[in-house]
Amino acid sequence: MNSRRTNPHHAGKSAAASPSPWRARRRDREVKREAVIRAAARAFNRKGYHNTSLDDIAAALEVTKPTVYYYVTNKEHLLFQCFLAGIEPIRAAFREVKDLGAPARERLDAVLRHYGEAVASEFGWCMVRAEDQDLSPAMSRHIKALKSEIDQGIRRLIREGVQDGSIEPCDPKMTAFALAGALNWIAHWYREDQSLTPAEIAAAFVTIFEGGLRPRSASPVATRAPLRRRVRIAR
Amino acid sequence: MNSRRTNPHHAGKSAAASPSPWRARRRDREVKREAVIRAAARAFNRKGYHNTSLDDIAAALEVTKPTVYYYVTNKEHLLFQCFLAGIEPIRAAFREVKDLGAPARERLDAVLRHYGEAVASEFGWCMVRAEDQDLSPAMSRHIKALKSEIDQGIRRLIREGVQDGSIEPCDPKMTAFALAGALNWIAHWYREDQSLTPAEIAAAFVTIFEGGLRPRSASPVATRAPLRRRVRIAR
DNA sequence: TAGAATACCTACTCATGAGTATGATCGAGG
DNA sequence: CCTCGATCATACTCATGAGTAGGTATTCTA
Repeated sequence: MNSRRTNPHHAGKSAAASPSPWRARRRDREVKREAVIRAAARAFNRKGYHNTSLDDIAAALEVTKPTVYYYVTNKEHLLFQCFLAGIEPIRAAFREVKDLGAPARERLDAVLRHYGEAVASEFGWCMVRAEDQDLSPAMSRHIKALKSEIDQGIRRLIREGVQDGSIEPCDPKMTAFALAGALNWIAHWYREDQSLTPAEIAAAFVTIFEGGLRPRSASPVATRAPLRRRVRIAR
Repeated sequence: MNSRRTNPHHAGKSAAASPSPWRARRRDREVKREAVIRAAARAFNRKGYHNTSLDDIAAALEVTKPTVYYYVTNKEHLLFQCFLAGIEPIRAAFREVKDLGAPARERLDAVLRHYGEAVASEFGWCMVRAEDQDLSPAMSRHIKALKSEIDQGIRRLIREGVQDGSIEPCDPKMTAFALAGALNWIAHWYREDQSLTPAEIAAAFVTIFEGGLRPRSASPVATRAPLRRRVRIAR
């Protein structure tokens, strides 16, 4: 409708330089592609991967199945794209925190906060549950590698924190598993219980991780420990 | 072959008193039934619910599919039985701890330890992952109720602990989610990483929950807060 | 306006897997 | 021996869902 006819007449016949309408097309296509992925994420989130057919996803977009296949190669790739969309913010959090100078515990807290928000996000379920079993070996390896990268990042921050004294000495592997597990599990209940925002949840969890269950000595009332001699040795 | 013919001639014709061979049969049947459930749990654990066919389970038992159906009504019930087998030890833990007199934190620790071991058990995966989405509404409600019972039990122990001073004041709901989430997640990685026994894992987790990440005041070096010290060397 | 992409649909194929109808086998009891 | 019930197998049905073949409308280019 608009005056797009006035484009350069022979803007480059070779495939190399694409004329501007093509750009627009491409953008459109990319927008739609993302819409497909988001619709898939929502459906997977609600009904699970195996209980979601591509017909379902197509119906949610008010198109038909072949149209969906026009934008993605197959169901597995769809899940993979959702996974990537979910995990990317976490990777970004690590980059953001990398050269921040703060004690490792504070950097870890920041990462965990982003982690929690990512898990509570639209793609959280897909990220957390994209699993070995449902995927082809190649894709499974790929996903495992990305997950492992996150895991190793957390462990490293824990180790650094123990070294710089900002984190209580502990087993980095088990601690990383505990933290990630608690956060991952958000994906399971957040659908049904949205009484808090993702940011609030993440903040609450970090507070819990930091303080632990045993009362801090700062608390006056609680110090009156129940018989048991206080476990001063902690270390 | 053996002299069983000498049984009481007319040991009771009425349906009420069943003759002894029947008892034996029944026991056999129950044993086999449990074998089916265990085989299913193992298969679900390895390949996931949806990627496991009843033919697979039958093959693992070296029988055929109709034989499996002879012992269980359908796939969904099979998952449900696995779920029950997984969750029962946790319910038992609550009962065991109920009238124990100890401070709530210690009772909570005991429950969490059993919880962790249950999740790392043969049926852990089924218990943790038996979900809404894969099940009929009726069964979904049933499972949700049982899960909720556990959740409420944990919250109650937390509340009691906050009251009796054995637990740092906190939001019971979020804290329960964090604890249960961390433990539930064990089911996801324990298959691949069995470097520790379930008991060791549970113990490690409880230690982490108790202490928290922030160093305890007992530790002398750490009390000094965010003076960023040796962070620089990280690389 | 021809021609060529682009974007989308109708109508299939085909494999898989849950669940079943029916019959064979085998041990126990009469 | 003969029957009866318990146990298990062969050989199906049937629904679902992933993925495709081939066609149509629409839009841009020349």
